[in-house]
Amino acid sequence: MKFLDCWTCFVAIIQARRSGAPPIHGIGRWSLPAMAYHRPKACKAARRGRIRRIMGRRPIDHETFSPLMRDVAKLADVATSTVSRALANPGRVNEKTRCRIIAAVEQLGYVPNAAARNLRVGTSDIVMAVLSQPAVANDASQIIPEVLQSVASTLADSGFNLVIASRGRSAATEKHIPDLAIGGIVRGAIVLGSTELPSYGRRSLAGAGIPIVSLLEDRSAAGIPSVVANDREAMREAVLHLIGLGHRSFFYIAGPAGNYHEIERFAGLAEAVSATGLSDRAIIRHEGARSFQNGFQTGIEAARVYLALKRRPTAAVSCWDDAAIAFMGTVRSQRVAVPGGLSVIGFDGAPVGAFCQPPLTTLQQPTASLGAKAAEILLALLDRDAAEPPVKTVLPCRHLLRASTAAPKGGARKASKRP
Amino acid sequence: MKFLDCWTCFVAIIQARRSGAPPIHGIGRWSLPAMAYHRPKACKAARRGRIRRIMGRRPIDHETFSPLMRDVAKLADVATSTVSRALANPGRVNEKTRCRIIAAVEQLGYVPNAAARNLRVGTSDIVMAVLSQPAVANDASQIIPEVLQSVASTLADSGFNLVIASRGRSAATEKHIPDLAIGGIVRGAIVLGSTELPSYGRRSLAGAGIPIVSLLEDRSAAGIPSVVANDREAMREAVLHLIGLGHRSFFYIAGPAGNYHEIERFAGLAEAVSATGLSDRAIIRHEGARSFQNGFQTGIEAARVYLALKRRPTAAVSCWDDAAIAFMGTVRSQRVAVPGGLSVIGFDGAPVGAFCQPPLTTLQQPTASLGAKAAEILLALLDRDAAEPPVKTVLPCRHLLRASTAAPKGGARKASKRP
DNA sequence: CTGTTAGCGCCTTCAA
DNA sequence: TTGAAGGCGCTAACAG
Repeated sequence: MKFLDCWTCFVAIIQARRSGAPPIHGIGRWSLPAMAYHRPKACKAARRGRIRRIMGRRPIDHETFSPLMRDVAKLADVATSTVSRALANPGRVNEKTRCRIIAAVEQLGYVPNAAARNLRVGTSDIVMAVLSQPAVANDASQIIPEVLQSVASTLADSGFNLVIASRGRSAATEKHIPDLAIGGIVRGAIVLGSTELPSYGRRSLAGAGIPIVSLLEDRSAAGIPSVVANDREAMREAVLHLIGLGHRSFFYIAGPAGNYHEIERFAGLAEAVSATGLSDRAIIRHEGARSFQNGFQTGIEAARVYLALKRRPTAAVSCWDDAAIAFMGTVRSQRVAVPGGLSVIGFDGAPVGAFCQPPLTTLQQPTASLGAKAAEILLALLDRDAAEPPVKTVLPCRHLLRASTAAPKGGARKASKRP
Repeated sequence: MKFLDCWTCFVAIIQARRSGAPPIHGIGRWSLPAMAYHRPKACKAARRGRIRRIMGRRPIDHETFSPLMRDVAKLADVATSTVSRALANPGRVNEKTRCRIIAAVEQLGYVPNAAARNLRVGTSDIVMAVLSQPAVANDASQIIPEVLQSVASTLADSGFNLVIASRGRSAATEKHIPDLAIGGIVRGAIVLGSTELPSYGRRSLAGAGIPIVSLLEDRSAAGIPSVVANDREAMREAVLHLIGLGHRSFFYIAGPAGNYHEIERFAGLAEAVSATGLSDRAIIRHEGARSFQNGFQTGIEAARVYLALKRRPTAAVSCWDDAAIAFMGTVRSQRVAVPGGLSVIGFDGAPVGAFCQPPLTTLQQPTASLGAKAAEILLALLDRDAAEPPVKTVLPCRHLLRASTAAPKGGARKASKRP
């Protein structure tokens, strides 16, 4: 018999009551392992005479019926509090009792009701990831999903779950985010990429009193622990390498104005240029990107601008790979030799870069470690026993030196060679 | 004054008690809008003499202190149930009362405690997305993040949240997934891509009694509503188009063996070939991919195999874009003209395809609609009033006809031209 | 239309 | 070491 219909349940409940068994908890006459008794909820409803209601409900499916802690307690012949203890602090329960309880848990397939637990202890084990507007697809585009994946895995290993809060199309969605935090659903938050912290009216994420970690963007100045890649240093080193090869003029394809990565990466370029004693005018800046998405479009436009230049720089530095790839493709189709006439370098480490013609030199973001580190820091913030985590963690990008960069044809002027 | 320290609170609590105010709820003498009373939790603790405990706790921060429904009720001078009703069924409350309540809610910045609500009503508004092993990065690689994004947005518009359950590295993570479902945390699940439904011991996702929607893979045979792209038809049409151009032999770059998309897409190719009366031998199948990840590697290997063929097919059909791109790049570097000597077609619609040399003809998956549709169906399943959703929803891919396909140079034999 | 009341399932304190 | 009891914040049935 797979289903116990509700009428059977009700009859049994009534019988149990007539025979003087305690009416609410533990009907007492039922075979517990068969889960052949209804929940007290229904008992009570029945007692109140709302019989039709119960009968009208779906029959109880043995497959999906989930036992309660008191079922376990009854089967193991202990009190619920003992079961609770056995599961939470196994050390404080008699070994033999504990074994009985564990056996009962296994037999019934008991899983604690998380909602009740959350209510009781006042916290949850859910962590929120806040993504910026066109979310997964925007911002540092390719890498967001990988980072997210890494965050989710790390959290899962510690028993936490990750909910994705995309910043919404509508104000309602926007309101959602602080509400999640304030409503006690969420225990901590990881904010990805360049967004203002969500707020709605007088509720704000920052004011929700939950730990926040910033990922990919440095918010350590605001006191928010941040995990970032070393965008600036990586770019500086890469450009210094180009300068070492003999390049003296640069075409920079800028990302969306005001974006954190754009600012940092350009700063890296500028620092390298000025550190070598070159004038600012060694850099020609191409603006126009509105987002990191559609980088290919930006790359094509940049190529058009580049091709129209009277004195073309010998190196193109792109804020992100997509633009670099499209740029490179376009200028090559106009008979610009890469890397002979023009070196190109991107940023992000998109896998496709290795399969361009020529393979694209780029700076690979440490996606997995970024995500894992941010998750670890959040976990540390949630664990009151853990040490205070660092307010700023910088992880290095990897310089993937490929065939799109070389010494300029015109002649590598003598310059201190850099490794 | 920004902080109210706990001592102040405690004193006030005691005073309130001495003056005969009800000791538990609603201290009564406090200025509510100032939130200058502690929660009953603390009152009780104080009453029980655990004074030191309270004092030892963090002071109450006005910024993060969240008021309860009874605070709102008190401020609006109604009962909590009325507040509850006003927020849930506004129609069943007097207009004037409702306004007072709303005002109080605004004034206090009240946000309902979701954990308590979940416990009480027995459900939550969280939906789970189950991803296959290397999750976001694997499977139909590029498109998973976009699909997920679309799912999340659609759910958010209906007030649902999305938690990401990556299938774990460890058994513990695996166990996690059914537990989430059974533990009442999750109200429904969307399973993405090709995975077995998670299970652990006698707990399984399928047996958790929550609605499940399958996305990207057709599980309608198992009674699970599925949302899929028309992989097979799209591929068939595309190949028929190639045949219409005059191609008679095909090199197929297969995806991971046994994968749903691989099977469907190859079937589409085979159907088109046999429908035109060509022999099976018109297809040369290149196997070897272990996952969709590292498609570039697969493409390169496939190219090597292709180049070694004595009689080279005039068209290459790839199961996914990455492999097609790497394949095309490699054969071109060996002086194979594309599309002159060889037409290449991919699958997925990766944006980078438009910027290859030559731009790659491909079949674009309707990522946004796939995600949105799956979310809608899940929402319908969760809404008992909604109509039974279709068990299988097929969304069409878009044929992006670009420069990598053309009539074979050898001569387009007469064939019924297809549009 | 509104107030009273009784739990949702679990954890935790207190007493035995 | 164990059991009994009470309440976390909210909702919904029921009675005015």
